[in-house]
Amino acid sequence: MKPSVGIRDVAQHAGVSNATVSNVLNRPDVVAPATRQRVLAAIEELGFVRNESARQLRAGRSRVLAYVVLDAANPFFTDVARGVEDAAREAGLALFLCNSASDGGREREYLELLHEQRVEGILITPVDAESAQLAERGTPVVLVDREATDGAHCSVAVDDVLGGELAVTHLIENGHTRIAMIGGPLSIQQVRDRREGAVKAVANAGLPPEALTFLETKSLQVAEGRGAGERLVGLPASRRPTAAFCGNDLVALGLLQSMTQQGLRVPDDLAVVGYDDIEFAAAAAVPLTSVRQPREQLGRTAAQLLLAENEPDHEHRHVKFQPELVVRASTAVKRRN
Amino acid sequence: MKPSVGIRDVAQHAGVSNATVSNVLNRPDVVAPATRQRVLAAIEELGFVRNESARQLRAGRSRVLAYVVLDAANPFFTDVARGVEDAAREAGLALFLCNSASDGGREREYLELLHEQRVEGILITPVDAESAQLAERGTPVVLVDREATDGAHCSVAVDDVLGGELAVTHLIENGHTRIAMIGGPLSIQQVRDRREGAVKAVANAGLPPEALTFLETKSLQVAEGRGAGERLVGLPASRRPTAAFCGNDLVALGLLQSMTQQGLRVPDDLAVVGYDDIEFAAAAAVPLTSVRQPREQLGRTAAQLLLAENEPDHEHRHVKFQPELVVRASTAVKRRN
DNA sequence: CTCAGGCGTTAAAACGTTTCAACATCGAGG
DNA sequence: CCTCGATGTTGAAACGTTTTAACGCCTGAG
Repeated sequence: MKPSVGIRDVAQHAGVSNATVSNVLNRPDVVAPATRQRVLAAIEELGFVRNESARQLRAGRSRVLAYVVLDAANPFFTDVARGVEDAAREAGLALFLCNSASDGGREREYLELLHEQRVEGILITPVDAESAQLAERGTPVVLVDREATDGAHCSVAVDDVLGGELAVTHLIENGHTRIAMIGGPLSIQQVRDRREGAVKAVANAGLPPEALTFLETKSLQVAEGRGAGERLVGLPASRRPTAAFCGNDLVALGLLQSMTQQGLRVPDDLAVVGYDDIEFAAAAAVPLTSVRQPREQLGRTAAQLLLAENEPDHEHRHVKFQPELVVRASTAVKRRN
Repeated sequence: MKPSVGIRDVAQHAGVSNATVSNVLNRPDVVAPATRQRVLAAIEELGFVRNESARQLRAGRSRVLAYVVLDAANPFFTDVARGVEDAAREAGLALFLCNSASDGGREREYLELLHEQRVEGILITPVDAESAQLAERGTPVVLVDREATDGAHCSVAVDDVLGGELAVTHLIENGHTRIAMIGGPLSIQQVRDRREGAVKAVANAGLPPEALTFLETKSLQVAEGRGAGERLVGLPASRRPTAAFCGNDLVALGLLQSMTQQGLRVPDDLAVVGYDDIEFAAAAAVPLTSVRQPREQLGRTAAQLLLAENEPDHEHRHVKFQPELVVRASTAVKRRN
C-alpha cells in the first residue's frame, strides 16, 4: 500500500546518484548504455513509479490538457473532444475530460482545480456568459464553441446565428408559417444566437414575427424535447406550429420520440430540424434534418490555438466556422392533402 | 504569464507567516477571524492560486479520481461516468475522464500517467484481458463492467452471459431460427460473454448450433453496424438470418440504419436486439429492443468500492448486477404472410 | 501576584523530483 | 608529458506547499 520507493532508492539500488536516474528518465541518450540498463533494471525491480507532483513542482511544466465539457452525454461534445485529443496527442500531451454538466458550480470547481494543478492549458465550453469570467490566472484558456467577448482568450466557434437562419429559412421555403423554436435556457449563448438567426430568417422572408414562437426548455437534453412535444400536442391544431427548430439534436430526438408516441407524424404533422448533426440524428425514427458543425475540426483547432498560446508575441485569435444544413426526411416537403 | 505568486508572498503581504496562510487554506477555523480576513484579502489582491503539485507532494493525498473509459462516444459509458461522478463528488473528489478509445496503447499511457499523478484511485473499463494486467502499483484500481479474473482488484460487472441469453431467448420465442450475432472484436470480454449467453440460449431451446452465426466486427461502433448490415443484405434471402443480436446499441443503430436505407423492414425482414439500452435506443428509427444495464448504479458502486479500498482490512469484492430485457418495436412478433 | 492552560502564530523540516555547475575520466593532439 | 575537449556522473540547491512541535500571549483561577 505504501511502497513509496523514490528516485534515490533506485539510485542506491543501481549504485549511481539520483541525478543519473533522473537523466535516465528524461534524457536517456545522455547516459552511458551500461548504466542506463542498470538503472532500468533497478526501476523494474523496485517497481518505481515516478512522482509526477514532484516532477511538476520542480520542472514547472505539466503534460496534460483539460477540456471542461458542457455535457459529456451529448455526442457532439465527445466528438469535439476527439479532435482535441488528436491534436493534444500530437503534441505529446494527454487529455483529461471534465464534465460540468451545465452546472456553473461544478464548472467553477473544475476550473479552480485545473488551475491549481497547473495543467498546460484549459479548453472550455462554458455554461453561461458570466461563468466566462475566466480571469487570467496564469493558465491559458481557450473557449470552445463560444465566441470570447472580452479579448482575454482565444476562441473557436461556429456561426450559430447563421445556423439558425439556415434552419428556419429551410422550413419557410418548405411552406411553414407557424414555426416553434425549442431550446434553452437562454443563458446559453448558443441558444440565443440560434434564436437570433431564426428571427432573422423570419424577417428576411417577410413573415410577421409571430410566425416564430419560442419554447424555452431548462436544458438541451432528450427529456426536455419529450416534454416540449407534450406541450405542443396539447395545443389546438389550429394554433399548433407545423414545424419545430430544436436547439440541438438531443432535444429534436426527444421531440421526435414524443410525436410518434402520441400518434403524430413527422414531417407531415410537424417538421423537425435539429442542430449539431450528431451521428444518431441520421439513425433516428425519422432521419433528422440538422445543422452540421465541424466537430472534430472545432476541437482540433481549439487545441492548436491553446498550444500556440505560449508563443512569445501571442495575440488572441477568434476562429469562426460555418455550419451547414443537412436535409433529411424529418423536413421532407409537406404533402398537400 | 509568470505570476508565480506563492504562499510566502501572500504571507509577507498579509504580515503573517506562511504557516498561517496554509492554515487559512486548509483549516480556516483554527485561525483568528481578523487574520483570516487579512490573509484572504492578500490572496485576492495578489491573485494567488495554490500550487496543487506542491500540496500533493507534501500532503500525500490527491483530490481526484480518474475513469479510463473504453469509448467516450458511447453514451453507455458517459452514463456510467455520471454515476461515478456523483459518488466521487459526495466524497469530495473530482473526476477526470480519460478516453482509451479502445486502444491498448493509449490505455497504457493513461494508466501510467495516472499512477504518476498519484490520483486517489482509478476506475477502468479495460480494452482487453491482457491489458487488465494492472499490476498493483500503489494506486487502487477498480474494474468497471468487467469481472476481475485475478483477485488483485475489485470489480463491478453485469452478467453478460445472462444478457446474451435473455436477448436470444427472446428472439427464439418470437419464432426465429436463423439468428446472427453481430459484434466484436472477440478480445473484448463482454462480447465473448454475450456470445456465450447467445449460444446457451440456442442450446436451451434445443436448436442446432448453426442456428446462430457470429459476425465479427472490428469495434462496437455505429459504422460497424452499418457495414454488417450491408454484409447481411448481400446474402441470399434463403440463408439470411431473420434476426440479429448486436453487441451493443451503437452497432444495432447502425444496422437499423443500413436496413431501412436498403429497403428492408425491421422487424419484418430482420428483427434486431441491441445491448445497453442507451437513451437513443428508444428514439431510433424503429424503437430498439435492448438489454438494459444499471448504468449509473454500475458507476456509483464502482466508485464506492474504490473509496473503500483504503480501509485497513480491505478485501477485494466483485459485484455483479443483473441485466434486464426491454422489448420494443424492433422485435415485434413476426407477421406470418 | 503567580501559574496553568488555551489560543493563535511561527520556524523549520520535510515531500521527491529536476537542474546546474562542477567534477572525474579518458583519448587525442600538440 | 601536458593540455584540451568530450563524455558521464554527481552533490546540492531549488520548487511551493503541509505539518509538527514549540512559542508567546492572554485570561481566569487560585
